[in-house]
Amino acid sequence: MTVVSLSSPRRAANQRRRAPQIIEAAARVFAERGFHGATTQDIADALGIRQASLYYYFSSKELALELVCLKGVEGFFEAGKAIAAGLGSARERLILLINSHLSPLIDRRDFVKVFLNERQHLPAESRRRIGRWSRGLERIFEDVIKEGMAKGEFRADLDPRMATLAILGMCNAASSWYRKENAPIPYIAGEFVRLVIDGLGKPAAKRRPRRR
Amino acid sequence: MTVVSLSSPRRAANQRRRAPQIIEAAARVFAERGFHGATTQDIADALGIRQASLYYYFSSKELALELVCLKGVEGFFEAGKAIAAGLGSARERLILLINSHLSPLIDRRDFVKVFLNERQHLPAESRRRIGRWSRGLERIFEDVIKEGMAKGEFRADLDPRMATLAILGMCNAASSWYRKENAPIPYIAGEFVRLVIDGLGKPAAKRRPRRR
DNA sequence: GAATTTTTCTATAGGTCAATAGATGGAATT
DNA sequence: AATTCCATCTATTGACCTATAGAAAAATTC
Repeated sequence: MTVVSLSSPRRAANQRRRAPQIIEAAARVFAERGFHGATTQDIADALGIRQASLYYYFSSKELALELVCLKGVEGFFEAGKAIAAGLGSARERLILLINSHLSPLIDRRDFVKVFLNERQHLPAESRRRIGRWSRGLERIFEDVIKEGMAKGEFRADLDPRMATLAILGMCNAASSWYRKENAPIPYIAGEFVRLVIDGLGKPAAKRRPRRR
Repeated sequence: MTVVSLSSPRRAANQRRRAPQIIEAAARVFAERGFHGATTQDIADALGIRQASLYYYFSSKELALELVCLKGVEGFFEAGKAIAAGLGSARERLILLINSHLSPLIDRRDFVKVFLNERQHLPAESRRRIGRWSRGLERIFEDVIKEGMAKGEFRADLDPRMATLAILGMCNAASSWYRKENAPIPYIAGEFVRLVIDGLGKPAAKRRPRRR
């Protein structure tokens, strides 16, 4: 009775094998020209297939955007939540958060870029859904900063909201210049961390020894 | 011979009186929907005139974008150059630069936003021209930071390029959230300055008295 | 108030693009 | 070998959008 009866046992598993490639091409094209500036023809050209053939993989251009955006955020939020809830001082967790926030640029630059720049063009419902993830991520950063302030690790006279927006703005901007500059992500993350924690200015008292 | 002969002395000065309004409407619409996502009909609707009437003010949608972008950068570069060449320590000038970079958001938010997000869609020539201005501005920040490092005002172990990109990313991102958050620009600038100069972390030695 | 100039309008041409329908060829399955 | 399934193709529709042409209206000047 509990037998589900797979009507065709040796079936499926083959369906839409190229789907990941198709979405990656869409990501590349959307990243380069923007959602509305890109045509489905552009995506097809990038793949060497006909425009109409794309519709075997997605039912609308907007859905393609949604799939790209999803790959652009997926992981971000989960990873952030794990770090925020994990061990370590607020300072240590903030460092991990910044690293984790930048690392998807290594292998998913186009997806991240599209998520950041084009999500506003998603249809209302998916935009709201994805917006919730974004706000969740802001929240994670903000809570860690607040905790650091409460525990005396960070200065107490900060506006944690402004600090959050500053840090995220800084990190997110990297998606647009990471290609041109040739600095590896871990290096960028390291510089950002030092800037965020210690700032540009020399400490008033004697210079502390620097790591590395 | 040198008489230019103004054929109609009491002439001109009336032409295209509404041009600034038209461009402002374009800025608003481009900021909201993006260049390719916006139609000339949208702009006309925002003004309460007919779509074709816009072409009395600009000869193509792309030219409208260029006019908006120009208003988005104009002043930025000049003001930055004056500050960089002016008096004061590197630290003081960096503070002025950050303030000056954020202040256009007060009365030209849409123009700045369009410049930042849509300039990629300008036709090749004007894109290059405007790109030169952008790079000039990066240069100004970078030079002040380098000077501060050389003079011992800033830490010497910074990567000035990374610091520049971090600061500009942080400031530019404000154009996208300034509307939602309700913090006044001078307040935002103040918070950013403290973060950039001193960082989040408490100084290792005893706490210095904070301004304000 | 007639003439001229400026601004806006109607109408439409011409192009581009997303999306659908149905055919075709090849691979896997029986 | 026949059948079923997967992927891509050709052809086309219908909507939308920029830009032009020329008429009408409103404002300004003489």
